Amino acid sequence: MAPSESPARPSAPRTARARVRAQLTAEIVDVAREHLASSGAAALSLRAVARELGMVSSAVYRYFPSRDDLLTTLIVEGYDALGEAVEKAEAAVPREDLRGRWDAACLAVRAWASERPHEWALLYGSPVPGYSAPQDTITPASRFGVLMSRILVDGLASGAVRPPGDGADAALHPGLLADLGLPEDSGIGSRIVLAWSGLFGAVNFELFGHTNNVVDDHEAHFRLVVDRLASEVGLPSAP
Amino acid sequence: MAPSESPARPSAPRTARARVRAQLTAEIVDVAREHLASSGAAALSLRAVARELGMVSSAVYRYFPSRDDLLTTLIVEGYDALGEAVEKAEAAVPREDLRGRWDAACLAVRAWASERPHEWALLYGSPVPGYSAPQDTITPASRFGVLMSRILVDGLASGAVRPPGDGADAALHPGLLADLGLPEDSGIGSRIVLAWSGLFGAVNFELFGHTNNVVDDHEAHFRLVVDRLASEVGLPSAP
DNA sequence: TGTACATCAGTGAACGCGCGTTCACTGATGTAC
DNA sequence: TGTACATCAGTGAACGCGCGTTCACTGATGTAC
Repeated sequence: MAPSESPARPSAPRTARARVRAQLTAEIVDVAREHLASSGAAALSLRAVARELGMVSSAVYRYFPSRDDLLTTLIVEGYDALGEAVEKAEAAVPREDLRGRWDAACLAVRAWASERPHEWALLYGSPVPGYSAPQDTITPASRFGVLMSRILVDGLASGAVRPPGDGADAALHPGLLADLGLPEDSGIGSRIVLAWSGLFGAVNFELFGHTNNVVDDHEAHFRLVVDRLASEVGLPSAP
Repeated sequence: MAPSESPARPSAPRTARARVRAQLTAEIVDVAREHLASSGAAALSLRAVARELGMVSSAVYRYFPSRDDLLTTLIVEGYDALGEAVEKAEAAVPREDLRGRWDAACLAVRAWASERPHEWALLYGSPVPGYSAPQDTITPASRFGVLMSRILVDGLASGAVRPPGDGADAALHPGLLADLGLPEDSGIGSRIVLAWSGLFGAVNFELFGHTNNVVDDHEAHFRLVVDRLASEVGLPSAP
């Protein structure tokens, strides 16, 4: 996240200069996010951001070595913001209400995306041309999958969820199940990935307009998707 | 599809000039598609296309009134090419093998997308900024959904498929079920939409890299997705 | 506590680029009589 | 069949735009002794 090669930034900057720097860095990111929200990633320009902040375009290079670094920061912060919104919504539901936790998480995804369609598109739309995601984005990007897994780990522990028991998990990345605390080769890992892509696919379709003239009540339809995906991973289906 | 406001183009152009015009129009689209394939939609430039064809940039305006019109043509032809590939694959399976038809159609989607990731991204990735899809794209875009529906209409007719029987279809666009030949309020329409967005979401996730470090054997995982979605719409699940 | 030096933020000009689109024009092709 | 006129394709120059990035420089802030 830190743009320059300066040593790991201390949480509370000591000098006045460092404080100003941290704040201005944040301001640049904020303005960039606003531009992103109104015009999309392809149109995001360092010069426009600088202009809005009343500084000359070259000054931004004191904070971000290139446009791509600024984009990376936006992506990382985007994943984190989405993850946080979802985790917060899920945390508000009693632990034993697995299906409630699932619903809360899924609905939070859609709500977050609807409020910031361009930011969502930056994360889950077409890859930005010429830009390749660095390592920094991996962990924040996985927060949703991790959360889904936690719900199911709880369900398996309490016996509320029974794993499918086929060998479908063989297609998954080795080590993934262990990292998530899921049983090996139970088939549940694949179901989670399926639910993840299915859920995000439904959000994509709605946001990008593919369900125009197909779905009228988007929220009701999304609730059905959430219900069907819940049943797919072994959570109780609630009509 | 016809770029200019000329009267509905006859299938076989009469004059030499008209023949040359039709061919050059097609060449422009072909080159544009190649550029799209290598650099993505945002980087598609009229000037670059003209350069490659050895003509001056302004000459392209004899064929397409603007860059957006060229994009529209690419989108429409993209939907049509995808639809055709899928329909062809599905048509090769005996009519009574519903699950085989389903699999063929789904796998054809993934195959088509893998071969032309940028073209896929143009259709199903982030909307192109500043571009809004005109009416012309609606029909070609719906070909896949129509095909899915036909399989299920056949299944319902033969009794091989039993509709879910809940009221989920109330969320759909009025008239849609009738257009597709599906029964009203049986819940099957919603399942088809769900399967459609779920399938395309899975392709998106794979192509856009979200399943890196998550899925290793992408084809096997995709087959699972196809199987689970089949079962969701009431087709037999085949391990 | 005061001075000398090093670090850093921001400036302003410039480089070099490519883009979409318009316009007046030339020369070739097609059409009507 | 031949001529007169209209249509059309392609040219070349131009308009006006914005972009990312580099660089030498000034002046302010921080640091070491």
